[in-house]
Amino acid sequence: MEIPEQIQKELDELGGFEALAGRIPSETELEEKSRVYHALSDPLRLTILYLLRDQPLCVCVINRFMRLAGSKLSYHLNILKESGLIEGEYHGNWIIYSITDLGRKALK
Amino acid sequence: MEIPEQIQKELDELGGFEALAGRIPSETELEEKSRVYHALSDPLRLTILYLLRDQPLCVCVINRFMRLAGSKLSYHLNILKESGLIEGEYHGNWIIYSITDLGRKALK
DNA sequence: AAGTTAATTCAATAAATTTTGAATTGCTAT
DNA sequence: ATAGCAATTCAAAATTTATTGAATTAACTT
Repeated sequence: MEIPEQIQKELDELGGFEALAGRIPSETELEEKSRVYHALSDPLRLTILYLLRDQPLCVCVINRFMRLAGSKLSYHLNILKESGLIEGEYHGNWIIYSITDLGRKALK
Repeated sequence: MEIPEQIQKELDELGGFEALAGRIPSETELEEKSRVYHALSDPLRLTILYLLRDQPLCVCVINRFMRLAGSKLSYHLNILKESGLIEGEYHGNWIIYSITDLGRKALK
């Protein structure tokens, strides 16, 4: 015997082994999804996301809360930005970060 | 000047800096969340999750699809299991893995 | 209890991510 | 154009995560 009987049966009912492939997203989609999940996979980054949930904040306020080395905070902000969960833009001397729709959705 | 005016104003309207803390989940919650997100942050692991979405499968069928070194597949199965996204149990000679409610929710 | 198949565990190595501190960039004001 | 503050970038070091192949465990069969 090679595959448990029950499993083989269920597999057949759903179109057999070949049909399995059709239900898996493309390599590109999987990579994009995992990039977003990776961005969410760190307590510091989740904290930043929660901080931004109710209002945009400058890096200075974020860090008054987080108390990290500036370069460290930048590193994590960049990962969140690259994955599309937040966005930031200069206003005068400061960069103001806001959560995106994708970011908000992730916190639901 | 220390904080941009507009940011300070919005912050005050929402209860000031102190109130920010109250909106952040506890350290424990953040760690648990990031553990789940970490489990989801890899294309191989996402593939496994999608494979299990419609029916439980033995490791042998999963790997007929994935074609990985057995130890490598086990490693990733274990991460999914530890984070509560899948569960597995022996049936005869085989271990049958199924997606959990949490896992299913993650694929929505 | 010895043999067989399925799958996991382990220890070593390889690869990717994170942290750190110094140097730099972007913007404003003098 | 220079000075000053906010924030980022960079390269090196530290840490974590993933891969590999060999050894082991678990369950079944004879």
